Amino acid sequence: MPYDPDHPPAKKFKPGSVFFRLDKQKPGMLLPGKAKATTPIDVQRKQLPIYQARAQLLSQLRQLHNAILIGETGSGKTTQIPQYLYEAGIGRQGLVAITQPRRVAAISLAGRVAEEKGTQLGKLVGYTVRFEDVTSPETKLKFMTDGMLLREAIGDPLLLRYTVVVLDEAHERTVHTDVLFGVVKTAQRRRKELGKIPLKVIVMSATMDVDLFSEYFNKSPVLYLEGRQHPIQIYYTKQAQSDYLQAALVTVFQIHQEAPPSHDILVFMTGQEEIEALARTCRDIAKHLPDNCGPMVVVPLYASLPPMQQLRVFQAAPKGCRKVILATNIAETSVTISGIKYVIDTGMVKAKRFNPDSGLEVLAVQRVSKAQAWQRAGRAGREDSGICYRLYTEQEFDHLIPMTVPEIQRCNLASVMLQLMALGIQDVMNFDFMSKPSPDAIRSAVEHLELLGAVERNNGQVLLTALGKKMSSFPLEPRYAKTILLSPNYACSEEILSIVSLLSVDSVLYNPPARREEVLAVRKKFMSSEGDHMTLLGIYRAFKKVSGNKEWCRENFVNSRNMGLVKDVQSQLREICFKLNLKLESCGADTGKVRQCLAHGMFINAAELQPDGSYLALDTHQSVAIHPSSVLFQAKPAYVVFNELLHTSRCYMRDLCLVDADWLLDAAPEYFGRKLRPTKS
DNA sequence: TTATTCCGG
Repeated sequence: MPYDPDHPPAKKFKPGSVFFRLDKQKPGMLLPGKAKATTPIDVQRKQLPIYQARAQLLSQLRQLHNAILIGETGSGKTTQIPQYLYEAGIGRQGLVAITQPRRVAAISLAGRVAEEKGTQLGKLVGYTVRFEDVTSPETKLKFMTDGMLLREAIGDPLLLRYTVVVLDEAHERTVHTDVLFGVVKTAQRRRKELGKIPLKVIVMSATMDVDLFSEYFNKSPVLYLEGRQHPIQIYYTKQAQSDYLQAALVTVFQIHQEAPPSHDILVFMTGQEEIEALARTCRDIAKHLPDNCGPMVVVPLYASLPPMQQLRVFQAAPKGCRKVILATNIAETSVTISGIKYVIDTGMVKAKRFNPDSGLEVLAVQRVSKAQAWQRAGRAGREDSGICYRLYTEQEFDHLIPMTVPEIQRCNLASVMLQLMALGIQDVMNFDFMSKPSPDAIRSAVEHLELLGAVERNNGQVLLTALGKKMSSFPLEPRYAKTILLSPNYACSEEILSIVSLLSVDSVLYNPPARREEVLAVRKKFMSSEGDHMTLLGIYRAFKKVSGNKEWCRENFVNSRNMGLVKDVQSQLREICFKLNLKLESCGADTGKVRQCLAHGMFINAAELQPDGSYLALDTHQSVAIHPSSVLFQAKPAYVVFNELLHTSRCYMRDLCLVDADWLLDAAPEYFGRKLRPTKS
């Protein structure tokens, strides 16, 4: 194993954080070798590791109905397999779908493959993601998000347009991929029973979970692909660290003192606040370093950062200056930065868990899984050998869980269950998941849908109602879909469409912590005493009035990209409303109508002010508090509905709307029964 | 007394 003796950064480490060297490698840690731009494309394709296996792969894939394909990034599997299939005439009677967990991946892969085939994107090779369909009747190779294929399945559960479905990045185990596993398996079986053209399913993954995948898909064969790899040196701390932030700080400057300045550092941390704080400390210290130390540029990276600032991670630091990137797990998969030589892994991540009993989502810092730790390490040296410092001991590493718990076991299942029923799955309670969610989680999701009127029970069977069928046609959380469907009754569908769109994208409000006072001052003019929904609606209207002026957005701390998305979502929802013959109208100044509609649609998320000034969630009888980001934070309304409950430092309601107790009672008289106090109005 | 990991339709 090559080891560069020129900079052994572990040696001079401060007491308490001494690393030792370890020659342990992730089995098959592979990295892409960039082909030279001048090399003709067909030559480039033949240089990929997978090319050696082409003939063998094709003879296998021709026969098999299911295959698990294991190979790391750089093997070329995602771009080549679809082309090999096409070139060999496999599945020519229909389309080949290749799914990706992320939009950008689907789009850029389609672009790359179209280029390799020398065709215009959207002809032979196309892609489909939300808001964008770049395909035509000629399209045979279709890249798409997994969520998009799932949407299509609602209209065509047997996926009859497709002869091959390739589920890529399966190891990420997104909810959508996990549901698709069951959908394609069912489609495969049903097509066989009905004598239709068979459906081939190819699951592609980066190591891990191999047995689970194979077992699930009828003991399907596993094909291994070699890739290119650069060695990554792993260091562990000698002793457990009580303060991973302090350890990260020390490690950054340890490397900074010893490594050539062109070697960039990527630090994995848990969240915005932590990142901004460490960034400040690093910059302060960097100012007072001895002369033999070069300068340092510190770049934060997290999802809520405005796009312009996110781009800074791709800019090379000036010559002689080191780039240090402080990132959340966004840098594990979504953002790939070249030139990283060092990774520092705090071993921690912020993640959401869901408690079906309380209906509570808990957002908490926790340890990463082994798979995640390897993923982070792999970000060092994508072009060359790299080094990864783990701020924990090897013993601690050994005790990490092997795999991140699949999202399907950590989330609210209401929309998943609704989708399964819309797909015509008979027995949703016993759906064939690869990793089953807890029966409690499934039961609580079905109960939620029952309260919304989306499903009803008949002889122990759970059936989709006509309302539920309509709800499933919206790409929304069931309660939002329900609220839209109720809105014509309150003559405020235009307002509700805007509000639901605003709530279903990432926050349109930009809150840089450093400019807190300014933000508060600017927000004041939009604050509505009726709550956050009406406040957001007001901001959206103001945004439209200035036609999305960027300058206006900056002055008002509004995230213009997310605002743009709101418009896209709204027009998509509007189209669905047209198809459902829903009356679209505005209630004008009568905003009470909007709140009444929200109360009706969101009655499950209601809370009541208690005599001691705290709030009680009426559904679960949890004690909850108003989130400080709410415009109602200082107010004490008697009744509110809220969008979500999130447990961070306390159990907070986020995005609140002031409502009357009567409205809640009207919405669900039997549900509330005596839950409510005598009304005041 | 006061705070939002990350995707996706």
